[in-house]
Amino acid sequence: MTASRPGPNLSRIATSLGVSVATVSNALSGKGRVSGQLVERIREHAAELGYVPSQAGRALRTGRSGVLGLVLPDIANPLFPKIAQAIEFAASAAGYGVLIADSRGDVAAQTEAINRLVERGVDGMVVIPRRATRISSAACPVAVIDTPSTPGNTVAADHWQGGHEIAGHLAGLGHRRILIIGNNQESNVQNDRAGGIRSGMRPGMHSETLWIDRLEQENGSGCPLGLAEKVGQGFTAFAALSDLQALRALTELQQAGINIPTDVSVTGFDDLIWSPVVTPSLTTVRMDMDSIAGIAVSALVDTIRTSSIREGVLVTAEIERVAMQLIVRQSSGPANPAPRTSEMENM
Amino acid sequence: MTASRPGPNLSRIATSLGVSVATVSNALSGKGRVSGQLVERIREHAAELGYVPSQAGRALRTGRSGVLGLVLPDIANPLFPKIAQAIEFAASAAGYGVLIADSRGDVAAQTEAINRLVERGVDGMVVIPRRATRISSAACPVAVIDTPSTPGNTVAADHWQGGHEIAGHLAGLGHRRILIIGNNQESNVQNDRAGGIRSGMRPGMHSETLWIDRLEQENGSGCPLGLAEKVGQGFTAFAALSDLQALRALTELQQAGINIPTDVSVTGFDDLIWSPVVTPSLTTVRMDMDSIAGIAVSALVDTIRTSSIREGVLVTAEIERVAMQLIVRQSSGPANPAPRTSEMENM
DNA sequence: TCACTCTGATTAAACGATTAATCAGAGTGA
DNA sequence: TCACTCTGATTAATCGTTTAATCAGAGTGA
Repeated sequence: MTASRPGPNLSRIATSLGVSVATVSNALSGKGRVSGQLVERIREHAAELGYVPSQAGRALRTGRSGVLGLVLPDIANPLFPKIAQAIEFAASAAGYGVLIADSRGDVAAQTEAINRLVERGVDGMVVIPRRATRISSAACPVAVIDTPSTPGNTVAADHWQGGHEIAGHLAGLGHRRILIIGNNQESNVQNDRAGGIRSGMRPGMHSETLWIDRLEQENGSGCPLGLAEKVGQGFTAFAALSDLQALRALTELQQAGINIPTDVSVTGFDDLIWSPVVTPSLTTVRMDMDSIAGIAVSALVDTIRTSSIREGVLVTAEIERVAMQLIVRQSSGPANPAPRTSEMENM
Repeated sequence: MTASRPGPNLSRIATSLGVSVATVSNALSGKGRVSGQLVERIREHAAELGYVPSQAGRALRTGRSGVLGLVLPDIANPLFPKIAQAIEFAASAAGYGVLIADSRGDVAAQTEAINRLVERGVDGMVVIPRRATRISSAACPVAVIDTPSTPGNTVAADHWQGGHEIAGHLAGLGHRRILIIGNNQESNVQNDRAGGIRSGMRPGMHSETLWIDRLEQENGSGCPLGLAEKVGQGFTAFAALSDLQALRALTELQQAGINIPTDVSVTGFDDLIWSPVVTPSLTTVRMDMDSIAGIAVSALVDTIRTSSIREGVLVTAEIERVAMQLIVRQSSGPANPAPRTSEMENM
């Protein structure tokens, strides 16, 4: 019944060359003392046979699986494709595989997902939390990608600076009244972005913040945001804390007959898939997910390599904030000097 | 140097209870012959110690890793979150982990990604190809999620029927001239959807198909689609083959001052994250990704269990098409009896 | 009583890689 | 010549689980 793998193993190479298994292992890993010529011969023959080391055998002996876990508690996060790609790329460059564990939003399910990963023997994990969650329970090194201002964060985009960029851009276009639109008041990321925007405003500028989660608690999910009314109140710029909210604002304004960017400007965050293709295309701020993933994974891998025994540590990296990049497109333009009067102004 | 895992293993349980390792193994797996009371005692003690079987040990012995691979060649596919969630959920319900391998679109990189998965010892993989790709090379069972009309497909949403639903919906609203908007003429999925729409039209109805990939090849990426002109030509419904294209159409039309759904209707496919929150919310067709993933994974797992030796087979399932569900929202409405004359009509 | 079956357990051999310990032999210096 | 080192290899144990083979003992029927 023992279903042996199809490929050759160390002992096959060894007997085939008339040497011992240990020598083959040493030759391939370059660790023990093997003569140069023999190393050459063994490597050649291994390549010829298409030898692939058994992860299972190696894992059993070394106690390392060569696999990292990726946990995304944030259900259906639209950044997921980019994140997963970046992490997988960085991990596979470091010789690791990536095991995913999506926990469908639930906090209990999240710990359960983390446990599943640990049971599968991951050597470490990358966690991207919505809110700062207790990760310390995990029995392996953990790298957290959240926001630089959150304690326990390993590396993240500098959301605060991203907000600064947006504010500077809008200020430069002459905007004075900015409506910040977020959808989750608990989110560290969104609060940092909003704080960055506020701190980047110049004297004389004014901002208000609209939290969609609050609004929807009162008026139901998918309710209108009442942005036309805000235009009537003199807001000329709508700075959403994510492209999803930017899109929501953009379409609601357009539907109300307000032109973008002629009448008002709309900006977002994250440069999500639709940002370049909507009309007008979205001015937004992009995070360098490749750099972030690279830093997180290499810090994680370093910790794994140095920590002799599997333990639950929060990984730290030398660089813990990565600058965001402003992408100016068509949804932002000069502030309309004479903001038009909305028919809803009397409300 | 041998970093032993922290948790207890079979032999610890065995010595602690004064029985043999084999008995413990048999008791926990329920396989050999162990007396009821002893099974009870062993299970109890194992639970008490928090015993977790070592995947590495098991994998080495059985030749099965308990891990499935998930391959998504389609770069940054916005369906990725749903797909990954559904697959991971189905897999973990069947006791499997999910290793991801995104190949960043490149075909060569895709085979390389598949090889990485095989080298990591996955027992099988789920592949979601953009175009039908040669998967037969893989050295393990493969389940393909593409479209029912594609040879080699294991299970997929019935994109043709989805198109039918859209056509029926629009016909019922009185639309007679439909513009189908796709972005990839090579895609099996999009061709099925378009075919379904056409076949679902009633006598007297007319359709044209706009392929964005072609248009962009001539006019550059992100170019306008010229939809206002199409409105002038009497088209009252724009049926996009994906919500991303629907969004592009929706915003372009809104920007041109055309009201949706009063003037024209717009529909999409896939019920992506933004569909419910844009204004007007998108009428679309949803695929039951949970069912599809469940069928794919269980077919895959069945094949893995029955095939004694690891081989490269294309998995087949009993149900190979899953109905799509029409979601009527606000972007579709009665056809405007007197289509307004666009200022671009003279073009 | 003997041969036989059945039950409930144990023994021991894998799976494939890593690695500490060992060893044969050559070279070296006193 | 003897003791010692160094090189290049081998031996053998180990990681934790599964499972075929074995075994002791009890029960059974002739």
